[in-house]
Amino acid sequence: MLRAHARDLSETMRDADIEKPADPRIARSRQVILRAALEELGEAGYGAFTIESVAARAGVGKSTIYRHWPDKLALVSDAFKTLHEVAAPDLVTGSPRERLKRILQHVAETVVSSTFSACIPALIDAAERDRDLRKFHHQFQRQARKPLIRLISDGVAAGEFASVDPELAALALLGVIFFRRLMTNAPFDPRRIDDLIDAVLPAASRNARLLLAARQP
Amino acid sequence: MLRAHARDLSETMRDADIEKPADPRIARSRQVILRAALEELGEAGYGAFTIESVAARAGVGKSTIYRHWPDKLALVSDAFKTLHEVAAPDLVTGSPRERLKRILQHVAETVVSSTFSACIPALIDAAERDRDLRKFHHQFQRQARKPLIRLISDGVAAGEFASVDPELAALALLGVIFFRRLMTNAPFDPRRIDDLIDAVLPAASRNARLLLAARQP
DNA sequence: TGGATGTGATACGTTGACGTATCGCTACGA
DNA sequence: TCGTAGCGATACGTCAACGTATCACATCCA
Repeated sequence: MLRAHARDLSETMRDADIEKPADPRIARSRQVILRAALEELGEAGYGAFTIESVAARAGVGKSTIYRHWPDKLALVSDAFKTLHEVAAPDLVTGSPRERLKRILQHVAETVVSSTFSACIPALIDAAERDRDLRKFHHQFQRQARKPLIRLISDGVAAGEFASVDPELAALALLGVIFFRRLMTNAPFDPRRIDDLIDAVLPAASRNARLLLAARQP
Repeated sequence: MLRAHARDLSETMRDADIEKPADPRIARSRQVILRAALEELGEAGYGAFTIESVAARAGVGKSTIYRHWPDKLALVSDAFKTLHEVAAPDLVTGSPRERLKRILQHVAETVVSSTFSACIPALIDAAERDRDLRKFHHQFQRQARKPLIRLISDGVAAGEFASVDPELAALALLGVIFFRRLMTNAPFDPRRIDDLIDAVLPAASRNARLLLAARQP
């Protein structure tokens, strides 16, 4: 028998430590269903999402889905959570500017393709309708912005960027990428990240260069 | 009898010039239905939008809606179109910076409240699913950005803003406002427009001031 | 190998929304 | 004032998806 539904956290907690070696069929089902669910969310959106389409796409009986999730919302919720398990780029090596470029390039590339991109509108819509999903969405976004804000702070402190409000700058950088994806017919080209950084975070050295130039008669 | 459905443009074209004085009940019905439709789109979203809810909210018979629009999509489409008929702020008086501030403040205020704001997620979602709506959405966004881009160009040419790609700057300014609305739990505060402009479009005079300061020994 | 258990298929009752049709009622304007 | 035409209410058939139940079969692991 199955242990419990994904949402019954409090019930599963108690025997979580008694880790029985689980039937591999369970993990396999969950994985293939979650994957199909994300693809459906990307194509159909949150509103038109149906359990039956997911079952068909996953090549799985409808009953199997209901065995693992109590209802539609639980599945959608879980699917969005797995969506966010993405690999982060290297944030240690190089100057703040180099690290910033790497992180933004990663974001831009994620947004031009992949399941993630297709799900953005669905996630926004879902967050607007369901209280829990909204909380999760905003919370996650907040966490995702943190390293970026930190990076900008470091860059400003190190004198590499002109002085700005790091949070505002982070919003502007991400805003451009997402705004283009959602409001225009062409997403932001990852190869133009340098231009983006230059526009929003002009190098402090630019002023320095001007100062220098001004000293020459 | 009603002339024709909203979508049958080609059919209505021919007798459009024979302008009969229309029954005022028609205009009244259309108006109250479109208004209710927008409210529904804001609350329920594109996916969960139903004709019956609109009828109930508008205090109108379901049949009346079908008398004016052939189906759901036509109504949604028309509703989004009326959504965009908003008053533009004064774009003539004052310096580029002042005009820019006025336009962005208008955008930010529109986004913090009003039916428009509630419909953004629905519109994004709808644009993702329906080809015609997507075309309309992108086309409209493009038009809406034009005056902003023009304004920035003028400001740069006049030496009021530091040299930037006007299109990129416009994306950054609008991006911040929309990104905050869609990805965080608090929209952008219209009172912080000055900070926003300073961050994305630093005044050329700042460099000028630095240059000036550098000339002093 | 054999019992336990997850699985796919399928059928089922229920609900909610679509879009159509009908029918008196009422507001319009000639 | 009178016929026309839009209006609301309501009932209808259809369909798609929900979530449940059942059952033979396949897979696991003891």
